[in-house]
Amino acid sequence: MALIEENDAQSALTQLRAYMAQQQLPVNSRLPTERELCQALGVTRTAVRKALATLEAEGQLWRHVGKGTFVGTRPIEDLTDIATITGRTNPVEVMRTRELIEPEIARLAALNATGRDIEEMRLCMAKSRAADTWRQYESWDNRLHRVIAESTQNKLLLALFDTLNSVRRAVAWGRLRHNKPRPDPDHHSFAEHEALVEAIAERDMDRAAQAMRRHLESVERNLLRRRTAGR
Amino acid sequence: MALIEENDAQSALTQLRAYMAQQQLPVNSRLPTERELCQALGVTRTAVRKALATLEAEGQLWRHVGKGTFVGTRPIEDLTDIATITGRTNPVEVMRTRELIEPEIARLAALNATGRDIEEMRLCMAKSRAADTWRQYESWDNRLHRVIAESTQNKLLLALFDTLNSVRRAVAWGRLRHNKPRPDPDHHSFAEHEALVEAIAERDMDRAAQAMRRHLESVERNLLRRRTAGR
DNA sequence: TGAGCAACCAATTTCAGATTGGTTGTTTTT
DNA sequence: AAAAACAACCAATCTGAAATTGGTTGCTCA
Repeated sequence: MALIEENDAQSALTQLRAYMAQQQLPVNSRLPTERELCQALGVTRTAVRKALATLEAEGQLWRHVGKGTFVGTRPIEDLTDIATITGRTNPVEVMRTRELIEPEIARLAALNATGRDIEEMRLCMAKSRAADTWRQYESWDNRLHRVIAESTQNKLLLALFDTLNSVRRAVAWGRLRHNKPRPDPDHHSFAEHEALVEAIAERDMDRAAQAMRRHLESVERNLLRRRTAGR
Repeated sequence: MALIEENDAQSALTQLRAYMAQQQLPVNSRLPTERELCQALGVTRTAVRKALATLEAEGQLWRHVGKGTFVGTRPIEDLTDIATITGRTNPVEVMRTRELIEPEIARLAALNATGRDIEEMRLCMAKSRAADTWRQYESWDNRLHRVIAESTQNKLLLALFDTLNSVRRAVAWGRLRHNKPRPDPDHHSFAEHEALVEAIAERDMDRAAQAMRRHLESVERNLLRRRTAGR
């Protein structure tokens, strides 16, 4: 009598459908555990799992080891807070991502930067040249890069830049030693910053992007050299 | 003999300064606990705390209950959460930012995507073509874009993409009506997706970036048309 | 062959206890 | 009387073991 008799898996599936339909279960609410469902429905765990698998394939629920079974669609993994990101990335990814995004920011900055923005970029350059310590230099360097991001006039892009920057600060490069107490007057960054800001001031988008790319590549080489050379 | 004798707090401060200077302590590294410093420096905890308070005021370290004392400046508060960003941006910025970042993601994907990644992209395309409703189509479209971001193998970049995506979903475009119940078989996105994934599969970075750019521009035109035409 | 079953696995949660910077009140020292 | 020393306590946080949960494997039985 195949028409009447159902196997346990079918039975469990039917009961579960009824359960989810009748109860008006809120989205994201947790279902009983598989082991509890076994007893409640009076079927084996294998049957319950088969039924749950069907419902999951239909997108009615999602499951996760250690968490449980939940109504609705699986939430997208939220990797968007700084701490989480920091825990999953590494310095190389940070550098690659900067090289990917900041040139495009520079390109847009060349299009949108105001005269005042460009003035502030030049101020940052002057201050970084006059820095007495590496810490001061880095502070003005950071500020310059942020002003460029601000000058895109795009708040969302700026927010992404800030996220990237926070991650960069949080990811430990370890202790990078400087062999001099302060940047040399001919430190590579000075000329590169100069070329970058000049390109932005002249509204040359391609050149601005390229200048930023070269600058970041130069920064990266410097970091690697300092690490591999043991100082 | 005030010139020679120092009180304990001064002594502790001096010793701590020397400790931090000599050891080349990496930024974000943790100092011994206050109670340990008491013993190490042979002074009372009150003195240690007074010295630490001075150093903290100077910005050389920061402290937090239950965590400890750390070298460097206190990590900045995370203003990069979705809600904050959403409140400060608008749909145009979202679109501009997508056009800025996603082509570069596609470019990197062409370099790093695995065979399995590309298989999944093609699955997304097939599913989106077979979609019965706009909601299903959009779900598979989203999935496709995310798989491309995943295929860069860069967790940080993926996180930025997710942030951008969350903001996009949160920023209201208003109710966009579709004049048909489901995407046409010749909906513009299908061919564009095809070209994009094809470029990635062929490892053609420039073409992948360009395909993504064209696709997003096409999407934008479509959105604008639907809005200005009142449907 | 397929379902039932038990044991096991790995991811996650949970919870108690330890740790840590911060605070308060009393005692000791100067 | 003022300041430092000291102890006890607090709340936030970390730590680690135990329990929980979905997923997997291998064996048994019909």
